[in-house]
Amino acid sequence: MGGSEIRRTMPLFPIGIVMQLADLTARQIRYYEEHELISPARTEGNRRLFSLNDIDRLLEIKDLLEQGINMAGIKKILAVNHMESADSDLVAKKPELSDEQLRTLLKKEMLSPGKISRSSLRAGDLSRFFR
Amino acid sequence: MGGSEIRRTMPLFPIGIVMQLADLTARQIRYYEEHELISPARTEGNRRLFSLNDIDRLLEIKDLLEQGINMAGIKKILAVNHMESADSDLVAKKPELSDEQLRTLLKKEMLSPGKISRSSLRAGDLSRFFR
DNA sequence: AATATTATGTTAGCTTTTCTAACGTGAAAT
DNA sequence: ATTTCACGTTAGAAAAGCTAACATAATATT
Repeated sequence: MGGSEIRRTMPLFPIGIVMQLADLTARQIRYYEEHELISPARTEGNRRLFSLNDIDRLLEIKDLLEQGINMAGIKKILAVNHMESADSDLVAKKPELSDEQLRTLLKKEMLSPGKISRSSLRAGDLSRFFR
Repeated sequence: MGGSEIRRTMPLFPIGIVMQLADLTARQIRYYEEHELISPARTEGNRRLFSLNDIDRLLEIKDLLEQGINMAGIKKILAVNHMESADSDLVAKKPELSDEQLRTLLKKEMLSPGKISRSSLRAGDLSRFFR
């Protein structure tokens, strides 16, 4: 739970979509969870909900597997990756915004439809899937 | 369908998530679809799948409704909005990437986990929900 | 070589989520 | 006084996801 890494952790995607985005079977995804390589959120009804971070991890896992590394190895590697990106905060720690605040912000910017302010946005790996 | 407006049109979100993101009931969302204010994609099994653009539109609809405008009015307004952002392409028309190409690209960048290249990314309204 | 482990596939039975269709409703317009 | 509008609510069906269990081809171990 560091810095501005907030929104990429928002649980949004059901497993069906994740299967497509990561090109993995449901079985594989659940297996990686069994081995604690990912920990997707759950709905009230116990359905998995994945965040962008989760999907990133799945892509990493997939890649590492293709390189012949096994669960144990991948777990170590991903742990290290986590370390690295954790407290190396040179980044300003922005205050966390509530959903409501976000929505009101959105509404304001939305009424001028065409010019979209490039404000305080940083983009990462998977965001590439959007836009 | 112009320019680089490609990925924002990717059908990703089930209605349950959209309800949360846009703070709307399922009934409302379906009602707006009945009135052709949105046209979300469908899965093989006929479940709605919303894109980021769809969610943007829903937020616009919500806002316009709160301003006392009715379906007919909103339809007109959204039509205009579409016009504006349509062929005013000063933006370079990048070649469309396939999912496979995207994934391979991702994999390559992913192996250096820390430095994320800020390459050719532009961000819009709802992307704010992520990151 | 025989056996065990890994990373999946497959199937079954069950629960959650979403779907359409229909009827109900308060506020506003006519 | 009635319609119309923008929803709420409910019912019944179907899709999508869940866990648990057994099956299996490769690979590793003994």
